[in-house]
Amino acid sequence: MKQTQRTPFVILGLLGLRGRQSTTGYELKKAIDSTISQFWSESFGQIYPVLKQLASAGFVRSANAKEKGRKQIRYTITAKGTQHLRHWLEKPPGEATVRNELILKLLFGSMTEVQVLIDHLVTHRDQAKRTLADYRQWQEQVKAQKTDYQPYQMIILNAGIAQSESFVRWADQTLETLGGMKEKA
Amino acid sequence: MKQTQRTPFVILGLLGLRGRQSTTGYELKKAIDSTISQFWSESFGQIYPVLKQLASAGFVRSANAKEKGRKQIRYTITAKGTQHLRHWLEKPPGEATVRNELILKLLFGSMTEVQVLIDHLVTHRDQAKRTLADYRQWQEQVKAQKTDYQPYQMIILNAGIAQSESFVRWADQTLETLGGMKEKA
DNA sequence: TTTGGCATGTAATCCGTTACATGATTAG
DNA sequence: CTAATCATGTAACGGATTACATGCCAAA
Repeated sequence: MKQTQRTPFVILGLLGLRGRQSTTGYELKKAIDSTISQFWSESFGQIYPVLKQLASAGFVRSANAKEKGRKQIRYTITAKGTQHLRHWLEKPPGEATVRNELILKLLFGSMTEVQVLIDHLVTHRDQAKRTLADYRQWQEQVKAQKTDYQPYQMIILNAGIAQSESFVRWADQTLETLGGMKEKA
Repeated sequence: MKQTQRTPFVILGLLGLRGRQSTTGYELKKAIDSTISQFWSESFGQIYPVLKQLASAGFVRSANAKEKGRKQIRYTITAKGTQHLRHWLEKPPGEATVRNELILKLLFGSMTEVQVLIDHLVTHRDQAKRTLADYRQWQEQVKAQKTDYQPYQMIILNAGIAQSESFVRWADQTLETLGGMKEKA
């Protein structure tokens, strides 16, 4: 059996969290990029067609709206869609798949100059620091909020923070090691 | 511009580390699965065709061999291949892409039972503990080893360990939270 | 006025897995 | 004898990104 498509469930899940509040494809993309980009990503080329599929399958309901002439299609999840989502949530999640170029380039580090590796690492460490700061700020906001999904938002926020922190720590330590190696050479 | 294919570089990199020592496609797959599975993965359906491409492009040299009748094709990297690899290593690595189903299911946790989430989490935490143990064992071996790529192997080992550790810690903490939520419900 | 954000969409192409096929060797 | 491991390979399919196209609105 082929691996079941996961994009529909990301969309259903996000719409589920929104409840009756309708959402556009554009907003879904923004939500994914700004909240779970560290763990998932989707492109427009994926979102819009899947949204149509979900609508024709009866998992979501679409409504044409417009905000000051700007046309938009707003979606809400249906009862059928909620059922579909719930069933998926119960299935054991597969192992995460990762594609980390930075790690590859470090592993092959003996075949380039140390300074090159340092540059790569610094860029990624600084990026991680920035997202970490964003997460912490966001965490303060979520703490105050009272919804049924608040605890789960905190859980994934904690995951993002823990991962970023451990990455930054490892990067700093590795930069020291690389600095030492540059001197000796 | 389309995203440049990365599989060729993973292969060139691994062959580069091996130096003059030739390697089979099967061995490459094993190496990826056992050492960097946390950060990268490749399938046979990707490896074998790419190996042929690399050979016809002159980046690797192939030699038919046989180990006690068992036929095999052993590859080594060429000078041209090393150049090609070096050029790639210097280019800034893109952001890592991740697909983590577990995180998704936790984020949508308010739409299923808490016990379901606990089961998912326990499975993944236990898996992480096992890989962590493997890493630590492997680390002891690498520490003793003396090659030019040893420091880089240590670096990615440290990355793997740091990430696994932080995941396990977060998972344990999250399991406590979920346990508390189950009681209240 | 031009940049950037909002908003939707499609076509091409590639990346990658899965499933299948084949066969030898070795350990239990 | 049989299951597991070594070993290579292809076809089909689906997952996903990229590039492109279009157009409105608001702010600088």
